Amino acid sequence: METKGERTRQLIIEKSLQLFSVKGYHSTSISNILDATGLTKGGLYGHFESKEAIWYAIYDEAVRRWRRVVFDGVHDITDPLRRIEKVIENDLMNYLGKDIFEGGCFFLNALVELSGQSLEMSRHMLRGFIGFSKLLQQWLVQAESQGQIQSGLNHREIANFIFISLNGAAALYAVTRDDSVLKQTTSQLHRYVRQLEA
Amino acid sequence: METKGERTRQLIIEKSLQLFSVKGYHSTSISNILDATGLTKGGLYGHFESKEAIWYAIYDEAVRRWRRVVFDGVHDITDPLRRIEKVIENDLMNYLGKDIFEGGCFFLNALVELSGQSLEMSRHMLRGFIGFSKLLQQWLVQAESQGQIQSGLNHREIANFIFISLNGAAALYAVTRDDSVLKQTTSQLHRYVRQLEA
DNA sequence: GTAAATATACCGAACGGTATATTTTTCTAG
DNA sequence: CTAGAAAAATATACCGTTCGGTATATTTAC
Repeated sequence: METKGERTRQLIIEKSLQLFSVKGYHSTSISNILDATGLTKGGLYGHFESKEAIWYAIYDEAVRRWRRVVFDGVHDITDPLRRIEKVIENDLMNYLGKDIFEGGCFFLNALVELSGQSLEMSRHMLRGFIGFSKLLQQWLVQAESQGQIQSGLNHREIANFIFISLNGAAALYAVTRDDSVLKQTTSQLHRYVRQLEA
Repeated sequence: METKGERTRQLIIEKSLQLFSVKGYHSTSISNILDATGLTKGGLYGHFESKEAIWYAIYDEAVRRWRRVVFDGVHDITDPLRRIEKVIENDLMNYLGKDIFEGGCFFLNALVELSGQSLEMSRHMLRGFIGFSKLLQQWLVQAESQGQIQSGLNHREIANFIFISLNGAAALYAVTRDDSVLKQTTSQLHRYVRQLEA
């Protein structure tokens, strides 16, 4: 059975994730978290030893949620190029567009804020990004070996470019809150992917 | 002749621009600015009424510097499509790559940090972004009327996509500090632009 | 000499974090 | 099924530091 402490820990993660998403890491105070959870300092520091520890727990949870949305229905698709297109669409329309995190993309926000501040935290995120890019690269290799795309393409470059565009869209969407940004980017990235075909 | 006060004001802008670029708005304290400039509070608040006022002054200065780099050599180019390519290259290789601002792209950093915080400040930046996108759109219209690109293309969508990719590259470059990110994005965006041609 | 520029000292509030007290759960023994 | 001890969870009070900002005194430039 789920113990009381575990439930509280989840509550802290849940509320902090919202706060960090909207306000960012530094501008979210421990007091904000206490207000949101209804806890006091004792209750919070019993579960996490520091604000940074909360962030790392939140990061893991955010990754889990992102994965759930972005890879939804992807494993059923055998065609590697269609997989890529599905991931793009999921990320833009179902992850960003459905406001999984209130303040836009948790990862982009955290990356930009922390890249000039905490080497450790930004490297932690970078590892995740590289992993995603590598997955896209694998699918591109597969697509090439099936003669689906032109041969001799730079897969790393293409994967990074897709990743970059997704993040750029997240930045612009965060400030505009305009769905057409997501639709346009989906459309343009599909155009880009199609143009890789043999 | 330049008065002492004006020189100090410039010094404040210069040093604050560096600090805001690297640490962001909220994490840069007035004390940081005082240390960097060698001033005391009296000296600083004599020139700016608040931290926010400093930011707005800095934003203007940042725009000036960005323009100087990004539009360098552009007005000599008559071909609209080549103009776009030149701007892309300038932004990636000469603006981002030359570390005009220490912490990466001042605008992206500020946008992401402030989009969840200050509606006023983020709208201020958004206006600038839209202006840039509109300029690209103009050149696309021109390119179309010259029969240089396919007709019937969505110019706003294309301009936004280029803008988005430039910002995404800024985000990834900020954390990786890897020049190849810039080179790859340049290469991929050129590929993208070329594919618009008639 | 006078005005602009800068320094000093201070404000209340908020920051992250800790040590300790108190309350709830949880588990065990009868 | 329950009493009660042990342990887990949470509350309270406090720490030193820093925050942005202001009022006033002093210095420097013109």
